Parts: sequence; C-alpha cells; structure tokens
Amino acid sequence: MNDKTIRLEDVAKLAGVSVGSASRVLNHAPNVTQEVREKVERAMRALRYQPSHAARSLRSRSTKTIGCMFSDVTNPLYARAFRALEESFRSDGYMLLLAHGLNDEQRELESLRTFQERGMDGVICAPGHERSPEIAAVLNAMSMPVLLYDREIPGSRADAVLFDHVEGMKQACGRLFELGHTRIALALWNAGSRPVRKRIEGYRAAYRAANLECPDLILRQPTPTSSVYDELLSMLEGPHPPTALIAQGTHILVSALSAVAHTGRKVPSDFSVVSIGDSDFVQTHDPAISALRTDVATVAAHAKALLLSRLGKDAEDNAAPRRVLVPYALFERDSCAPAPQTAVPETRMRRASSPKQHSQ
Amino acid sequence: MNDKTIRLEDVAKLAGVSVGSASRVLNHAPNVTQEVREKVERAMRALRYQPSHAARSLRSRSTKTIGCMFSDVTNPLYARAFRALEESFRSDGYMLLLAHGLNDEQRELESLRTFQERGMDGVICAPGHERSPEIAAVLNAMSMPVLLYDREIPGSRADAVLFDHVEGMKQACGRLFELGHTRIALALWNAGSRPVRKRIEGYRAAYRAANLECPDLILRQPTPTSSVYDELLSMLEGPHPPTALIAQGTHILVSALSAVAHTGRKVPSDFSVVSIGDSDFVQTHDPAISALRTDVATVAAHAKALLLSRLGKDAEDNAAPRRVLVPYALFERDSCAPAPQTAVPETRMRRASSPKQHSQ
DNA sequence: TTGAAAGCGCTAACAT
DNA sequence: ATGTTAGCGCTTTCAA
Repeated sequence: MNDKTIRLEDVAKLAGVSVGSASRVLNHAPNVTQEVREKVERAMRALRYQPSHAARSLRSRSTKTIGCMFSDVTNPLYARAFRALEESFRSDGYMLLLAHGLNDEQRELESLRTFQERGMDGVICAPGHERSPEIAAVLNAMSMPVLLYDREIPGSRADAVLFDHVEGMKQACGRLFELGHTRIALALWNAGSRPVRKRIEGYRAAYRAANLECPDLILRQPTPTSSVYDELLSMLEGPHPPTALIAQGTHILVSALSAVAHTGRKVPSDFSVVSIGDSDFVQTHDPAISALRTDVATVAAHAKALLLSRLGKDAEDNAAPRRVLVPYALFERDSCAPAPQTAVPETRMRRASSPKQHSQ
Repeated sequence: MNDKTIRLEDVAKLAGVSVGSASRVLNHAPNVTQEVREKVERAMRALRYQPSHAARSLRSRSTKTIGCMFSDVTNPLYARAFRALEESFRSDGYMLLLAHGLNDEQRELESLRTFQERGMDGVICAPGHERSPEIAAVLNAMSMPVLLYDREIPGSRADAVLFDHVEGMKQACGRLFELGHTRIALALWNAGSRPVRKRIEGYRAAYRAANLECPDLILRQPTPTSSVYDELLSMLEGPHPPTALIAQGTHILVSALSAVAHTGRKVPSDFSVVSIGDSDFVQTHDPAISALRTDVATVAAHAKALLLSRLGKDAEDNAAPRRVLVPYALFERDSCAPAPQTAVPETRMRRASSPKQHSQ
C-alpha cells in the first residue's frame, strides 16, 4: 500500500529530469524541449500526479481564487451574477469563494478580512454599506485588486462595474409616457445603496425630461421581502391613482400585482407594469411582464477583464480606478398598454368580500 | 517603506519567544502560559500580523475550505441550501467554494477534480447524473470526505443528507384526500434524479395507502423552467379533470396557476394547490400557497456534522456510509379547500366570489 | 535549455 | 511549557 502523495520530485525522477524541468512543464513555461515535455507528461500520467494547490500558492503567491461577497445568493439578482462570474473566471482556471454579507457590516468586514488572509487573487463585492468608513478602510488595505459590483464607495480606489440605472429608468418611464401614462408608481426596496438611489434619480430625471411634474408615488420598502400590498392598495383607491407601476424584486412585484388585482384592475388594459430585473416569474406570469434587465454575461466579462488587468506583471498597478457602465435593456412583453382614458369606475372596484391582511 | 510580509517569525522575535510558541498561540493550543499568550497577541496586533493561509494549508494539510457543487445557484432551492451551508460552516472557520455542475457530466467531473486538486477539506455535491460511473469513480477516488446532497450514487461510499420526499408527498396527498380530493395532478421537473423519483414513489404510495386508484395525472417537464400551461389546460378541460395540484418549482407553478385561472377556476374554492418547496412567490401569492418544505438550517447542520465527523483525528474514517433523512413539513396556507362536489359548472366559470379563509 | 538549491510561511515532532 | 528544527511541495533564482 503506497499512500504517499506523489510529488513533482517523483515525476521528475521517473522522467529522468530535474524538478525544475518538471515544474516548467507543469506551468507551460516556454523554454522546454519537446522531448523533455513528453517525458514529463508521460510520467505525470503514469503516476497520476496531482499538483498541490497549497504548495503552488505558497510559492507563487497566487491562489487562482477570487473572493465574492454579495449580500445574499438567495436574491436571484446575485445568484445570476455569481453564476455568470463563475462561468467567466472558470475558463482562466479561477474558482470563486462565495461569502454572504447579509447587509451586516461586521460580517462584511469579517468576510473581506478573510479574503485578505486567504490571499485571494482578487475580490468582487457589493457591500451593503457604501458609506461605512470601516469598509472603505478594509477595502483600501487589501493587497489584491478589488472590484465593486454596482457600488460606489467614497474614498475607495477600487475599480467598479456599475449599472446604468438612471438610463434604465428613463427607458422604462419613457415608454410608459409614450403610452400615455403620467402617474407611474415606483416600488423599491429602500436600501440606501447605489441601485435604489440611482433608480430614483433616473425616475425623477425622466419626469423632468418629459416636462411632467413628478408625482409622489414612490413606495420604499424596508426589506426586499416586504409587501407593498397595503400601500399600493391605498394609492389605487385614492383620489389620484397611478396607472402604471415600476417595481423591483419578486416579492414586491407579486404583492403589487395582488393589490392591483384586488381593485379589479386588469393588467395591462387597466394598469401597466414594468419589472426591474428579469426572472422566471416575470417571464412566466400571465400576462408576461415587461422587464428592465442587464446582460449578466457582459457584466461578468467586464468584471474579469478589470480584475485580471490588475493582476499580471503587466498590471497597471497604480492606474486610476476605472468604472464600466453597463446598460439596461427594456424587454417589452404583455404587461404594458395605453393608459386608460378615465379613472377606473367604482363598479369595477369591488370584487373580493374580505380584504386580506397583507402586511409583512 | 517596509513592504516585506510579516511572518510568524517576526511576531515571535518581537514577543521574545520562539516561532513554536507563537504558532501555538495562533492555533489556540492548550499548553501556553497566559504570559506568553499575551506577549504574542500584543506583538501580532502591533505588527498587524496576518497568517498566511497557503503556508498553513501546506503544512497542516487542511484548507479550511469546503467545495460545493450544485447544478445551479440560480435555482432558489440551491441558493437557500448554499446560504445555510455557508452560515453553518462559517462558525467553524470554513469557507465555501461554489461550482456549477449545470447537469453537465464533463463539467461536474472537472469541478470535482478541481476540488480534489485544491485539497478541499470536504466536498458537498448534488451531481445531476446519479448513474454515471465516471462520477462515482471520481467521487470514490477523492481523498477528502464527500457528502451527497439528496443524491444516491450507486457504488459510492459517501455519506448523504437525503430529503424524505416519500413521506412529504404522503403528507400533501393525505391532506388533500382529507379534503375530498381524489384526482390530484402532479407537476414535476423530470430529471431522472432522486427528488423526482422519490416524489413519484411517494405520490403512488399515498394513493395506495388510501385505497384509491392512482390516476394518470403526472406532468413531467423537460426543464425546470418549462411551462405546464398547455398540458394542465387540456387536463382541466378534459373529461376527468383534477381538482388539485402538487407542483414543484416556481416556473412550473406559475404556469400551472395561469392555466387554472384561464379555465375560470378559483383557488382554493374550485381547485387546490400545494407547492413542493417554499419561496417568496408562494408566500406572497394571493391566495398564499400551501407548501411542502424542509428546514434548510437543519439540513446544513446535518451536513456539517457528517462532514466534520470524518475529519478530525477522531474521524471514523472507514465507518460505513451514513445517511440522514430530513423530514418535510407541510405549511398550510390558503390554497387548499374541500374538493368541489361536482365538476365546475359553466355558470361558475367566471369570477366567483367566495369567502376567503385565513389560516396561518 | 536544464539542473541545483534556496526558500515561500508555517506546523509538528522532538528535545529540553 | 517552550525552543529547535525539519520539512510540507512547489517555483524561482542562479549557474552551468
């Protein structure tokens, strides 16, 4: 029973060359004769040699690993992002460590420090707290390149991939304006972070660009899984109801649709809906819901390009931070139609007997 | 400018002790005086010492990293699983590498080999191909403990956490039987893997146990994102329509609900629905949908326990494979009601107003 | 182009 | 309880 692990030395010995040569073959170094290469490769196969990642990392100071920190993979947005990132980096031999930030500052700091200690070759992250000085400090102290995922952290010199939320909102609002909607509600998860800030900015900018007064129809939710049922319902039953809604997140969208249905309105004839972010639900819903979305593969490609450009010996190490702006596209489906000419008549406002309690 | 990395030797020197002692402090070894511990810790802080993970791994042969391979984190089931696993392992200092199998055998093999090469301390995986001899071979050749996540791989000696799909289906069917349903449709994603096999087994067993003949109402979908709209619609418009549905997966569920709504049936008065798996959508839907679910934290705890028990020096290395069976619970919400007495009458085919009952 | 040898930073075995 | 020392398996000078 020979349980001893096979080292490069064993390979070299069997191939009749030095460890140095064997190492060169392993690393596809340029200066190796065809002959040596073949002998070594044969020996590797014969011994079923498997390089020790730890030893290589220790010596070469590269772990071929990227640390990822998102608030929560359970959020389909991040799940998709991670999947695309893994796909993208895998082709270059990188694997991804995934940590949850959970919008908890302590936890985020801990994760980032762990990435540092474990010598990640790069870090991709979307901290929940953009204004946290501690986060900024830890980020700036990291010895590997960092890429911010749709975050702007004051004082950070990290590169960033940024979504063009402003332009996206302008597209969505613009389309609804074309259809005659002037009262567009906006339902968002009220994190203080970039996506929400920029969406509101874009929403307001769109109204401004259209020379319309911006209505007070923004619904901010405390958590991504809270319901807008009650709030939207009272808007819809109020004196100046919206005729369209732009909503972010499945949970918020679902509860919004329930509220709309509860008032007897039909989508899209009585009420138009646009989702921020695409999902199975949005696509399969009847009617299929128009959605604002980004191409996650493009995002991942940018992420990889930015990170790896900081890596090699050719790395522009001290170059100024770069930011890539990723566009949104509006996928039009069946949830938007011309705005109804008048308010929804009273007779259509009733349907269910007992109003459901939908808070939480 | 002192860019040299700080080694344990530097710490030891500053603290006036040997590297051995410093190492013992770092690793919380038992045999260290309070005095030495404090001196070392102070030195560590003073120098902002950060241990080198690579060096520790190389020497101690432990990476404190677990490799995870699921088909796709974009599937909420796996996203939740991963999140719970990360949570669970993090408390013991482990981080998780996440790779996508994508139900592609080559890719799965590649990922598993990478885990092996990178010296993961353990591996958790749910390969798409349970019957693949290559997968089984690679799994058995791994030098670290492997935990199968709801998979049974013939010939594998790996431990497993298994969901009790059979019992779960019995619960769901049993409840529907109590409500008078005898024609329960079942919509599944037709992977050949354990979850689907066992669910069908449980479904049939439930009918058998109730002394009912099992109807031919199983809808198998080619992918997790395909629609059952057409198939369910023709069932519902056929001579012997189902009065209830158990469905797996958001996409399938959404398309099924559309079909039900299209025939004018209301949930739950005309048609009852149970979801296999809980989700934001299921909970927020109006009416809220009853769901079969497992406690993902429990699952993660079992996973950790099984894996770590194979790890220490106390490891029961050659012990027989163990399997933990995780129960399902049926969360009753508002989507199930007594079966309609007769076929849905023509007159009720449009929006009927029935009082809503609010359990939970 | 190849070989020899010096570490990468740490832990563990052994000696004290 | 602490110090000393020999590697872990590899990459990378440096010489040849």
